[in-house]
Amino acid sequence: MVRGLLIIEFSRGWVGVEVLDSPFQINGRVEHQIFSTFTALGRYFHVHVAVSQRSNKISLWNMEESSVPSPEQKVAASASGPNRQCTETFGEDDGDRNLSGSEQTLDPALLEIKRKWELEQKELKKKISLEDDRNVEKMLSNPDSDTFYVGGMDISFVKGDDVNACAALVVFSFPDLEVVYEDYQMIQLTQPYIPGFLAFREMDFMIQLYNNVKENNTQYTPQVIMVDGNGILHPRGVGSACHLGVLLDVPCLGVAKNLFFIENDIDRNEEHMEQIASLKQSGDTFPLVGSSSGITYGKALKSCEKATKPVYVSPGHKISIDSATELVHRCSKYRVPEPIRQADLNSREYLRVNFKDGS
DNA sequence: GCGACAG
DNA sequence: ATCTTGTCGC
Repeated sequence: MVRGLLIIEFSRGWVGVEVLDSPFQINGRVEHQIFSTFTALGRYFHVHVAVSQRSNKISLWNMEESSVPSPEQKVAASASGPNRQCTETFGEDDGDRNLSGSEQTLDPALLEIKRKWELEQKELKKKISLEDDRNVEKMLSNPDSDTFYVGGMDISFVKGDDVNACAALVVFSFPDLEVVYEDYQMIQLTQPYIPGFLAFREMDFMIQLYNNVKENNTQYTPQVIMVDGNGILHPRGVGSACHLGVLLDVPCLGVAKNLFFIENDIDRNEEHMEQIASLKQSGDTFPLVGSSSGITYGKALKSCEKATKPVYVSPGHKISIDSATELVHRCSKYRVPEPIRQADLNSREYLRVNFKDGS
């Protein structure tokens, strides 16, 4: 029997609840499901929480007030109510619960890093080329006289673990779209995620993945790489696809599943929503033009018939906006183009199978 | 000042 | 980025 302490925040402070559990299965993993009732502020509350063994966290699935002091322990009692997904550490009291609500105080050391990184990006920007590499021209124009290779990269994370992750490279032949090469590496992250500086967190590992193919399976070295994120669609015009492209001197493009806001320039405003609504069929696009700068950053693309939300394509290096968009479209069986989609799915599976709280 | 902010 | 379940529709 496991006991734990559930901390629920009320406007007036914190309330602790002692809970008992019962094991159950989710996706093959043993988890714990907990029902409990407690009183606070003179009222009764029923809570339904889950415990993840791997991350050692509990998450609140559902909580409702009741006039009855005894809970009804129905399985799957959490339908579609306002599921507050707050999580807290489960188990021994480690003393330091950093629960201060808004502790996003700007760290001066962080500001220093940002300044340094901005300078690096400024230098990198000078080297970006938005013209098609010869191989890009060939692969998009040649019917199927030759086989080319497109690589997709992605990194998957372990929930509740800010260090361990899995970096993936999956290479597809083009235009027939068959997997010809894949590589998954457990990695340890050292840098934080800061919007606008994603490359500094992930790029070293992607460079390593590229070097691996090039050295060990040269024949499958991709002529173009697709990155999960943005190319020039970025506040300083230097998204992670630009970093990778310039550092490797290889054609690179970014595919983002969400629009990256650029202050006073790119916004998810009403006009944008109308433009999305105007995308009719697979292959339809509209340009992403900065409202104040006039810069064309890339294109929003309806990548397949079923996709309701577009994908945001922008060149990183050695490829034009139009070619990047066409290539993404021709690689899309679903909303996310196959190279990135496979890298995403497979790296997640890799973590699930090979990573058990260590090793 | 606050909120918004690729992965 | 990460977690879950249920439901709808082709």
